[in-house]
Amino acid sequence: MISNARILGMLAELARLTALDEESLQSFKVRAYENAINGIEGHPSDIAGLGQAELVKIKGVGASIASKIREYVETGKVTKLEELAARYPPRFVELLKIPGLGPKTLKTLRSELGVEDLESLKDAVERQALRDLPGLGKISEEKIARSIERLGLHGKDRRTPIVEAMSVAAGLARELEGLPGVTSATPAGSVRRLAETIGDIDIVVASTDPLPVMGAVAGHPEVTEVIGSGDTKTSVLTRSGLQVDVRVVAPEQLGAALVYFTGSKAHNVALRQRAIDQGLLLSEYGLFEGESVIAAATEADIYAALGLELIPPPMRENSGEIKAAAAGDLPHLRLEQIRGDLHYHTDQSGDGRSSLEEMVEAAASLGYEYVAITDHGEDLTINGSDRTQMREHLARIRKLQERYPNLRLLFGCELNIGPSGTLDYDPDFRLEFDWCVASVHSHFDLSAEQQTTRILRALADPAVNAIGHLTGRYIGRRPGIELNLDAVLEGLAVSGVALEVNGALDRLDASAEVIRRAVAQQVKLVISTDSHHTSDLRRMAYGVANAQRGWAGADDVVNTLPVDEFVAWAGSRR
DNA sequence: GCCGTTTTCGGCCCGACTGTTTTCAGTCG
Repeated sequence: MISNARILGMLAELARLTALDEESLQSFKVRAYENAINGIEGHPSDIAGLGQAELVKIKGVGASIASKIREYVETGKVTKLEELAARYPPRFVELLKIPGLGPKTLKTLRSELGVEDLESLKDAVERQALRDLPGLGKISEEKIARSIERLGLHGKDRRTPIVEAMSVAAGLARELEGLPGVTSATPAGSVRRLAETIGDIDIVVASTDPLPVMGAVAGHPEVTEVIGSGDTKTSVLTRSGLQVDVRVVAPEQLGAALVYFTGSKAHNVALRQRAIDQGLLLSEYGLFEGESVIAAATEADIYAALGLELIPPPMRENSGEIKAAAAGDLPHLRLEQIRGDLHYHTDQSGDGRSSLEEMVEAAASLGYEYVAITDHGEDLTINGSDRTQMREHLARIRKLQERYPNLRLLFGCELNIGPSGTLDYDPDFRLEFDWCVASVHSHFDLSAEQQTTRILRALADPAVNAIGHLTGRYIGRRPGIELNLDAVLEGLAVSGVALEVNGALDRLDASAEVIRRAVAQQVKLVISTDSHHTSDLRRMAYGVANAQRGWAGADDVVNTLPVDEFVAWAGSRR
């Protein structure tokens, strides 16, 4: 069976080559392919098995694209794509990735200078042949030379894991907020949507005085190059190679600017189309009817004026959220609804860095009703605790409980799932815990079949309440384990074991895509921080955002339950 | 190439910045 990912790859290639052929990245045909990609990405199951009639029901897929998909599934290739590929070989196409080079310029370079690949482009640049072409000049030539030098062929698709981008974005936003005239500075774009990887950082600044902001950004010590700087917008490259775009808007237009710069692009296009359908115009400056402003100050105003509920940023991917918001069918989940943290280490674990007392105090200060203290079990020999140590740990927890009448302390454990699905301790000892999360920490390279069996065996144990960080991935560093996801979700749904939404930004595991499928199959979720230090507790906001991104509502999330209901649920399998 | 509580044909989001020009094309988001 051909995966959706491969079909999406085929369509993306078709879009790229068509853009070259039509000399425009936004020709109608190119956008049609992109719309089809968007529609298929939102499709919950494999589409290789669908016939022509079913395919055209997918939003953005018409007769022509549907038959290309059928051709691809049946023969492994697409005639139209083969024809285009013959005219635009991969070594030529990849030049599109160089910043500053678009389809028009590339076509000119090819016809006028015989540029066919990176080699011949470098050669032409060295000969200073670009500066004499129509529409180009010395400056353009030098810019292209710098782009090649600095980023080579990875310029436009260079992606940064969100954990890195988030800290840069939040840090810079804080600094800009301190400038005179600035009322707010907010990271927008894919950082705000909590995408797993980030192309560049967008920061929206509300200020009555743009100039000092432009100056502060261009002159920032972390900045190595100013890509562009105008009256209200400055783009720079940081030392770590991240591109940062800062845009200043008037405070009364902040809502419109946030909508626009948060995106996604596909969401914006759909939103603007909705505005047009209502006889309005939406831009980053506001929602207008003719000359008059209908809404601009807050995002809620804009969405309301378009007849929509406020859509949380993580859901803004044009995957059905506008339709749901219009019908009042959006799932609702807010950080304030979370009543407890259920994956949570102290220095009882070898890798924990805060004491039991510090961790419990931190949870209490957040107003939680319950926490599960889940230090590692004995199978993780370096980080874990044996039976005796765990019983002593329990005694300390019960003692500490006396000081916290309004915070229920659950004696928990993060069990290690061995390569064949075995767990720490013995069945009776495991049942002494109030709460167990079971997770994979090693043997990441077994087959999908072995991994699936492993997880299914673990979740069959009556002590297990949740499966922690399902795939074990670290975004951008380590891929997750291979799984038969349908089988695992089925196992979770049947057993009543919850799927953890891990709020650690370098994990975001389960992924939003997995969460959305889990929600559709009525799998219960727990949102947890996997904290190893008191400062990690704030990750709950990321966990909630990722759950939103996976269309989870409060009803799907077990740790929105009041303490008594939660404890009853946790004990129900034992 | 797709789509339709204005349309089965005629539309398809909107604007900043740059470098090239002297009113605009290309790129990018």
